[in-house]
Amino acid sequence: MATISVREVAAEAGVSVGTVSNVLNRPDKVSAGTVSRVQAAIELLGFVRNDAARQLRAGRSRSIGLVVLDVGNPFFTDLARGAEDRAAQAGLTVLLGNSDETAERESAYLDLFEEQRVHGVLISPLGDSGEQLKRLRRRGTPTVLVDRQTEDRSFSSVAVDDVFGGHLAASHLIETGRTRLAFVGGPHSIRQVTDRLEGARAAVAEHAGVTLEAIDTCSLSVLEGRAIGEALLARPAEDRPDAIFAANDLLALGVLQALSMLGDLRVPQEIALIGYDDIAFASAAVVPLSSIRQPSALIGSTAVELLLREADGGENFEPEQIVFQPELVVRASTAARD
Amino acid sequence: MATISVREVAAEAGVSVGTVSNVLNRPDKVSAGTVSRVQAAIELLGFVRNDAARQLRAGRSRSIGLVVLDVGNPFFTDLARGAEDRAAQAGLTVLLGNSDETAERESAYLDLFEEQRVHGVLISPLGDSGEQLKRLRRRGTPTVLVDRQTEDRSFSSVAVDDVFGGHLAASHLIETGRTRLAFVGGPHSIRQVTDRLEGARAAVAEHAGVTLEAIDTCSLSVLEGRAIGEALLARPAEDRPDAIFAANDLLALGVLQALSMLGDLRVPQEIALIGYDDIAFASAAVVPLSSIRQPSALIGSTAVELLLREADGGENFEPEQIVFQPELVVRASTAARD
DNA sequence: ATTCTGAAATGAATCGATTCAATCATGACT
DNA sequence: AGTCATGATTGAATCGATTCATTTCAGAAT
Repeated sequence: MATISVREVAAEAGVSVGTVSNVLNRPDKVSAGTVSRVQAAIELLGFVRNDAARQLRAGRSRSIGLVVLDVGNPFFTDLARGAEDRAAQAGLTVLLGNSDETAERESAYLDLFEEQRVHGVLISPLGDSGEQLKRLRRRGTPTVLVDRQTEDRSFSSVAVDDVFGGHLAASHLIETGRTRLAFVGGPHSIRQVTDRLEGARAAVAEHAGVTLEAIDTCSLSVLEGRAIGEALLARPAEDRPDAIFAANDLLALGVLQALSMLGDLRVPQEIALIGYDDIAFASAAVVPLSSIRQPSALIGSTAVELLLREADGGENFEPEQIVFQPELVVRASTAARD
Repeated sequence: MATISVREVAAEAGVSVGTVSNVLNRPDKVSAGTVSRVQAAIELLGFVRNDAARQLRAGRSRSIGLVVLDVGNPFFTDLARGAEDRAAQAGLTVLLGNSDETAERESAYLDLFEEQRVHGVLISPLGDSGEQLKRLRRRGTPTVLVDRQTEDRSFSSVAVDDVFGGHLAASHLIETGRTRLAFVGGPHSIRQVTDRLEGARAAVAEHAGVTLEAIDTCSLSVLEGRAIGEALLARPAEDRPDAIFAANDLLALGVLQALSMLGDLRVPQEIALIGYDDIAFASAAVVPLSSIRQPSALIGSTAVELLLREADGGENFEPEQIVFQPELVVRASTAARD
């Protein structure tokens, strides 16, 4: 199977390789007759552009890399979709990388994207991956942080105020009469987790007689949530919290599964439950789940927007930090006790 | 920002470009001293391999393309994860493309992957995208169909017996005493949908007095399911089915949302409901959802396995069709009426 | 008839990593 | 001392699309 390059096409059409390239990229610069002759040759030979060669010449690829914490989390697939749509408008493709909340995989994807000379990187970083990210952009790859506020003003970022979101969630639980709150989430290397916890702590501090227990998890998955739920059931009733704020909806749904299937700890009567992200499945849960909604698709598209701005900006580019406000969505899982 | 290539590294380390390449790819062929000198130079200059140049020389990229019907569907993200894991073992990356159940996007991704000279393509095709796929593989890109049985023996494929799955679901509904079934799903251009419907029809035909109504949808999403649920609520009670088999869990959860939130049609008392895929959220639903389970991650990893076999196979390669059997998972949503 | 203009087409040079035949160096062995 | 084998290193050629300075040519203007 001989591989067909512009050279073969040029020979077949009786023109030079430069002309073939022009037909491909600026057909208006080529006379109509030539265009159709070249196109016929392309059709006949089944020529397919070699993207590697294009990229090599161009210096940059036509895709942008997106590293998320968990592709299994609908919040991130929604975000990715928003990014994809915006990128498509600019003729770019999104490569989706899943760090799975581990530093090694995150780092591996960044290396991969840098080798691919991507147009830019969007990343929801684990911890303070600061050093690697700084190096990446210093070497010329535009980088935007998503779903993450940053003290480092040199990066553009699109985030949601997680401290505020945490405050919102905890305040809501307190207002519905709960006093012994528990925050379920982890690992603490994930900034979103610590921010949400911080917000919750602040809300608790504002009310006398309200306590907050922090229950650590090693990941933010349904499975992990189920384990926590089982652990709660195993406790003597008087040691149990009367409200749970889970760091995301997957955890919350896991906890809910455990409570409703294995035990008889009723939600919201005996224990209230609120999640975070407001994924599509939250409202269809055993007990429809209260949650903190984030504009996921908008975060993704805005991040691409900032990335393009940085890529085009040149010298006089100013990083921007955009922060959206989260929103409380109340459903049955945090209904007042009666 | 001068770009650093092997040439600069070679100059800095005082060796030839060939040696730098050897350090990168076969360090055992190079003396220890040279290796460390070159590595020091790489470190110092911040050299990053240009993947486009590698690929151009190699002729093939080191990633495989995966086109799925819907990234928002956990079934496909699970499948993708299985594929990723297996691919990683072989040193390959998976590029995830989302056809969103539209022929244009599917076709665009296939073109893109071909231009990228991917190692191979895994695709969950919409309809009989036959022509384009045949051309793709004829030109040398190994292609494996996933989640899809095919009459065309020239392709390798990994599938689950959807006809059997449909039969399983409908039989179960009938066995629990339901007689007026409805199948919710669409569009019919998606083969999985028609196969599941066919299986259900067969099961119904085996029992006298049982009817099956087909309710078409334009996509397989939660939103669409909710719309169908609302339409059902609007019907007079005597026109309603007493059991619903939804073509996938997203649809089923949508129907469930509508029924439980907007109306008072109780599941499973007045209407039974079963989905397909058994995604993680199914068991956490308002009414835990019965479903047909498919080994999603296994499908993904097996598909990569076949792909690699085809890529290495050369002339004497024989396509393989692997078919897994789905499994019925019974939960509350199809409990017997009492 | 001559010059000029603009459009169209040309093709060598380029991007950067890899490959492989050729060269070089070292030490072992006769 | 001379021959050989082994291992290390070299560097020109290659992959394929794009670019751009240059050439070609038809027609307009003088």
